[in-house]
Amino acid sequence: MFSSREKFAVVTPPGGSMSIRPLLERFGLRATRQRLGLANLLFSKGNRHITADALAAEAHAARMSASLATVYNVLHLFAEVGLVRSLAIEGTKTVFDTNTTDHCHFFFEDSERVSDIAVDTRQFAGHIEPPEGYEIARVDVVVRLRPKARAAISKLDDPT
Amino acid sequence: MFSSREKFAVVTPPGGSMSIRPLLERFGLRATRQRLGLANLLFSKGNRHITADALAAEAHAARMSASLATVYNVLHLFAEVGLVRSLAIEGTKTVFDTNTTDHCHFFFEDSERVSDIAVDTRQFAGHIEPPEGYEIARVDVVVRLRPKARAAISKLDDPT
DNA sequence: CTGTGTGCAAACTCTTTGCATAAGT
DNA sequence: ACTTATGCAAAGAGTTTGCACACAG
Repeated sequence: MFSSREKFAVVTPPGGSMSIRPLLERFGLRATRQRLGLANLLFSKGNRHITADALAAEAHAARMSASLATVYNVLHLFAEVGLVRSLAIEGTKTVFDTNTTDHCHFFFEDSERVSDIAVDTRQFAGHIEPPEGYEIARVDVVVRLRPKARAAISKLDDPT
Repeated sequence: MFSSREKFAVVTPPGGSMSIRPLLERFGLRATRQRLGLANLLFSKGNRHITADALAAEAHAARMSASLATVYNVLHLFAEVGLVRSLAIEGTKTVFDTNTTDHCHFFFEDSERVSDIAVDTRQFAGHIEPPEGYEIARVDVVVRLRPKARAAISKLDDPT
């Protein structure tokens, strides 16, 4: 399931699709079946933006046993140690992002999908001074997209 | 309840604490007691960032009858017509912002409070090209703030 | 009057929790 | 073995919905 092209032999958490097991161990996490499986789903397809229930569904489809509670558990754990990042984009569901670097997001209002933008958010942070006693933990930038004039959309332009 | 000086033909949505009734009517909304009361709470204290239940609590404290369902109803209605704007900042509760212009937000991670930043988000949007077929509906920028590392806090030592 | 808004409580969705069982080192 | 994770189902939080009554125009 994972290729072994380690072009970035870095300390970079995900992104590179190295073997999952040592990754977990390096983050001080026990390599359980569920964690390995979920981490594999999360990190072997490039950057992903996924909700807990979608990941649970994927796991189930791949015949992994991982209850929804465990999926939440694992995602929060991963978020805590810095393997993923949780986004609060649209009220209800929490989206987990496997890209933990500072970056912006597109949010497609029609499909409710999320995708990365290759722009470092720190270039924005530079313009802003935090109030006294505080420092900037991070900057979340969400560019919300609407379909352009819905006059002539006859072709499928489905951005995944 | 309050004077009916409808001489102010304002185009400015909120901000000033003008008479509320004509404002509602200009947005095509019936001026019911609850809407007037809630609009008054929302718009007569400058820009606000408030959740539905907090607004319901305020209304209750002010002895207005407005059930939680109605508060949600009214807030969504206001959001639809552009009187307020809903923010998805921290997963759970939806925050409604009376400032409908493009602007950024500070989010204080310790107190979970939200405040405006006087920086136009369009200066960010300019850097970004929307994908084909889409246009930028708006840009949400949230600068998350952490209390600065206590370098010289004498007594309180927080065991990590 | 007539139609729209409101209040109540129940339903719904997403997420968290407690505890017995299973799995990892 | 000893500790930590997992699964299940029930609880919890926030929001929504449906219907009878009340109010605005």
